[in-house]
Parts: sequence; structure tokens; C-alpha cells
Amino acid sequence: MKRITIRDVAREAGVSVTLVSFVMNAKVGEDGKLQCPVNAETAARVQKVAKELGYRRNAAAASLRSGRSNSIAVITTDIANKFFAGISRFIEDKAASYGYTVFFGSSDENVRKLESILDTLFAHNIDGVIVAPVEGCESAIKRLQEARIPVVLLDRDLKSIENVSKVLLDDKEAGRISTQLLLDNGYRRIEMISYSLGISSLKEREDGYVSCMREAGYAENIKIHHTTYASVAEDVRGIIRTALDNGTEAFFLPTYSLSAQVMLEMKEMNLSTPDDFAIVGFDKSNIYKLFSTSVAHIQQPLKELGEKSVELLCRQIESEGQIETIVLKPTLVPGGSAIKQKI
Amino acid sequence: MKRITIRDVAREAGVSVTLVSFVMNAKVGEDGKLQCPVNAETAARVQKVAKELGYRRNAAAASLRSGRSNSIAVITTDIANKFFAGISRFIEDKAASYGYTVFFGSSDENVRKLESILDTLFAHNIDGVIVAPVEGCESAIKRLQEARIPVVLLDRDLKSIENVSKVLLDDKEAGRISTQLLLDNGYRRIEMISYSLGISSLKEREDGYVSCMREAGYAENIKIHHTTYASVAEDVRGIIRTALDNGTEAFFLPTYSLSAQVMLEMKEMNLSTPDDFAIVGFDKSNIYKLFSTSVAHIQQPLKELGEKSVELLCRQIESEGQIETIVLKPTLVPGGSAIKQKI
DNA sequence: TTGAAAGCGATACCAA
DNA sequence: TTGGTATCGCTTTCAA
Repeated sequence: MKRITIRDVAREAGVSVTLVSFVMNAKVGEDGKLQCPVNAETAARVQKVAKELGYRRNAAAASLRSGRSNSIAVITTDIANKFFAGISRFIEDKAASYGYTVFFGSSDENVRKLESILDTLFAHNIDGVIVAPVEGCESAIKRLQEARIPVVLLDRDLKSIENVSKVLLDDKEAGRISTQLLLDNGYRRIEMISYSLGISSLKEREDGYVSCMREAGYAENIKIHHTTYASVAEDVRGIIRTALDNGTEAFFLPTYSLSAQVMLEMKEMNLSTPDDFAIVGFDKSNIYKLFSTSVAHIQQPLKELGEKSVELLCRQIESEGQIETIVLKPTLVPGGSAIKQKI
Repeated sequence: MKRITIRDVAREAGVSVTLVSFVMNAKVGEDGKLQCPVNAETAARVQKVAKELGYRRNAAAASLRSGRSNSIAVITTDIANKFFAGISRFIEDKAASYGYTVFFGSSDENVRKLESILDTLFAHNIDGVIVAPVEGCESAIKRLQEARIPVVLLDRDLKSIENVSKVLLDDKEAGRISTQLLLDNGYRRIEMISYSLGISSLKEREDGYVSCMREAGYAENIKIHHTTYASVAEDVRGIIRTALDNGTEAFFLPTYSLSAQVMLEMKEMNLSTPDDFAIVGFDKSNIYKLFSTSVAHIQQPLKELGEKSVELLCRQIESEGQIETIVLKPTLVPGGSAIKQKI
């Protein structure tokens, strides 16, 4: 079964391959008409023949000739991670609406892996990349830019990179409102557990916490514990034990996994919130509703994050140099875990 | 900045493009040597030059000429869904190890959407497809086969399709052991809530429940409630209310979303497990640990499911007609939600 | 072991 | 509005 080519369609329709190409690439205007320099009747005939013959464009040929591929890449740290999995879906749908197919890749917070994925994608002539940068990936991003591949940074900022669009959460604000909620409810000895990942989003969430504590006059209570993916379970256990002894009253947990880990540990140790600790978690999840006491948490606007990043990328692809940074606001979902303690 | 082509490398290395092509495509044998009909020294020189010049293969050109693309597609119903997001990650990694890049797509349980995704992928010359079939997609799958594109069915079976590899969970067994756990702990009035999706996996889980109940002599207690994604919240509430009145003792919940929904509703209604109902849930999640009482649940071997599907697909791509069906076993994770009721 | 040359199927340029 | 044709970069014969 031979593949139907543009030539077959041209022959059958009695026109040149040029016309067929025009018709097949024409966009439908707002008036419902095809936007291309082809006679409407001819165009209709070509479409009919193409359909009858079961013609499908060969993307490889188109890409070879045009240098574009109608596909974009999304590189997050882990597509199985709650936050990125949620966003990916919105990216996928939005990209499809622009006519782009999406390659997904997971970097595992690892520069080498990120570079190897980019290498593969280079070969595929991708038209643009949405990437959640990892520590130390600046040069990889710069190489993309040198190859004139449009880039959008998602979720994490790289201050040293210019000429990229960015779609970020107002992470500082997230840290602030979480801390403020705790302060408002009478907690003073508020601590934070974070990852030492060297990425802007966590850094900003920490900054938000710190500045809020400072402004409220509790600078001396500021304490940020740092852990890693590998040792989080163990570290969290230790942190909680110490906190019990030290009279810590509350924790701000700036990611889903940290929140889950703390909640698991509290369950294990038979601690309850807000009696033993008040907590504010991060990202949307059923766990916040299902915990013994509902847990207050920050919610990120996944849909906007995903869709905006596609929009900015497409804008760059279509007209080079259209750079923009979008910072979206977090929402604080209240919960029993951060209300005033019974005295 | 012009793109470096195979020609540039050839000129610089003083050899023909043919040789460069050979070298760039050579696989490294077990002995660490390149497996290609090229002098080892020449090959080394070519590799060196290619690296110096920063050569990157143009996948579009290669694909156009060879008809293959070194990329595969994975179409699940929703990449943001816990189960598929988890599996995707394993697929991605395994595919990379075989040298394949992966396109992901979400069908939303919708044949039309699945077909539209396949159309796009057709254009991209994909070498194979891993797909979680949806109700009524048989003809779409058959079209793939006619185009000689290798297919692996994942998670759900289509009895009427021949000549595909399949990677499935032993869903009937999952239904059986869940039900048996409840029976073993003294529950008799066990019911099930399921989706009316017309897919084999749910059907089999239901069959497992039914046959287990029957064999235990409680056929008259068999009851399966069916709901839909759109109305699950509302339906579950109703089902639970009715169950309270009717003296239902336990529920088997064959998906994560059903489990979560039931748990949310129970929390809302201030019901506890196993006192009000015993429950057995599905898929791995923190919610089962964090609920007031830990919840027993079925765990699927995500890693095996993902990796095996890539393996079977690659085997088919490499030697056409190598078909195999793999059925993996579920694991039952016990929990307080299904232990004997205090009397 | 090496090289020359013929396409793969589209797009894009130029001419009509 | 239409058509002819060079060309994108690679793989793949076939011949040397």
C-alpha cells in the first residue's frame, strides 16, 4: 500500500502540486473560507480528492524543506509529578489548538539528562521549547537560543537568561500569604521545610516567608530546614521531633511532596493539626481534604500556567523576539490546619 | 548560523557522505566497537570531526528517506490521571533507552479525539503506538494496522482486535482478591461502584467481584452501581445514603477516582471506615495512608506495565509480527479499612 | 572499505 | 491564480 503523496492528489485533481500544497496548508478564515490564493472551486476539488485518496501530509518532508516541524517540546522535571502532570494536560490541549504536537520529557532535576533530551529534540527540528529549568542549565538554554529556538521558562526563573519568555507563579506572594495566614491566627514560631534545589521558585517562596516574618517582627523565629528528594522521609521525621521539643507552632510547606511527607509523618506519630502543629501545604490534592483536619494550602493556577506558556511560545515562534514575562497569582485555600488554636 | 550537515562533516573529514552516514548510525557492539563496514580509524576521525563541528542529524531528512522516525506515540485517556502519569514516566525512560522519542496524547475517553491525535501522528511517521483503547475505537486501531504501524494495547483489552501485543493487569484477579479480603474479614453485603465506560479493565474487575461473591455463596448480595465522570460526586453521595439505609457493609472501588470520591463523601458525611463501611480502593496514593483509618487498596505494577509495553512495541517494530500478550498481577495492600469490624 | 548518485515528499521561488 | 522545478539532508542502492 503506497503512501499517497501530494503528487497523486495533484494528478487526480488535475492541478499542480503547488496548488495542492497551498490548499492543504490554507487556514480557515473567520468567514469560513480558505485563506489562500486559490480559486474556491479548485480548492474544494483538491480537498475532495485529497480526502477520497486518503492523503496525509508527510511531516518529515515538510519539516525538511521548511525547517519547521509543527511540534514543540515540554521538558519538566518529572511528568509523573502532580504539578507538572496537571499542567501538561493544559499544554497539550492548547498546543493542539495551535496545530502543534507536543514532545514531553523529564529531566529529573538533572542538567545532563536535560541536555540529552534537548539533543534528541534538536534532531527533530522542534519549533520551540517550554522548559522548567534545573540548577545549572543556563548554558543548555543559551545553546537553544543560539540555534534560534524559541524558549519559554515555566515555573522557575533564571535571572541570567535574557530574551526568553517566562510564565511563573508569584512565589514570593505564595510564601507571604501562607505565612500571614499563620500569623493572623496567632502562630508565631513558624518554620519552613524546603528542598535545596537551587531553583528560583523555592527560593522565592522562602523569601516570601522570611520577609513576612521579618515585617511582623518575628525575625528571630525564622527557620528554614533544607532537605533533598533522597532523604526527605528521614529528614522530615527528625525535623518534626526537634520541633516538638522546641515548641515550634507551625510549618509552611512549599511543595506537594513536602506537605504529603509531613502529613504522613504526623499521622505516623499520632500528631494532629493544628493542635500539635499548624500547617500550610502546597498544590491541589485530595490529601488536604482527607486529612483528619482539613489542611490549608496554596493552589497554583495550572490552567493559566499551561495555556499562557503555550501562548507565549507560539507568539515567539510566529514573530521572533516577542518576549513577555507573566507572573500569576497563587490562591490560598483555607483549612482547619491553620485556624486559631484552642487554648 | 548555518546548520551543520552530513556533507560538512564529510568534507572536513575527507570522506564521502556515505561513510559519515554509516558512522553516525552505527551501533556500539558489545565489544565497544562500532558495528559498521568502516575502517576503525576512519570512523574515529569522522566522529571527532562531527563532534567538533557540532553536527546533529536532521531527523526530518532521515525520516523522509527511511520512512522511520525513531519516535513512538503513547495515547492514554488523560496524561494528568494518576495511573497514566505514573506509567508514562516509565515508558518515557524505557523508550529513551531504546533510542525512541515519545509523543504523548490524551484521548479523554473519546474516539474522535483519539482519531484526531492519530491523524496528527500519522503525519509524523511514528514507528509505533502504545494506546489505552477507548470504547468504540476498534476501527481506528485497525486503520493503524493497515498502515502497518505496530500497536500495543495498554491497560485495556479489545477482544476483537488481532495481531496486537497487549500489556494488561489481571483485572479479574484484582476484583477477586479485593472481594475475598472483605469476605475473609466477615463482610457479606459487599457492593461495588464502577464507571459505565465500556472498557475491559473495569468489566473484568466487575467480573472478579461477581464471581468471587458467587463462589462464596453470596450471589444475592451482588450489586454494582454504575456512574460517569460527569456525575460521580452526586451519584456517590446517593449511593452512600442508600447504602446506609440498606445495611450495606462494604464497597469495592475499582479506580483511584472512585476511591477518592467515596472517601471525600464519607469524610463529608462524618462516616468512618470500617465502622460505617469497609472499603477497598485502587491504585497507589497517599490518600490511603492519610485517611482516618488506613485504606486497603489494589496496587498496579506501573513500572512493569510501562516497560513491558515499550519492550513489546520495540520488538514489533524490529521484527514485524512478534505479537505477545502480557498479563501482570495486582498486589493487595492491606489496611484498617477492611479489617474485621469491632462487634 | 569506500564513494557517486538517486531519490524520499513537501515547500518556496520564480515565471506565466 | 496557476504551474515548473530546485532544494532541504539524509539513506540507500550499486559500483568501484
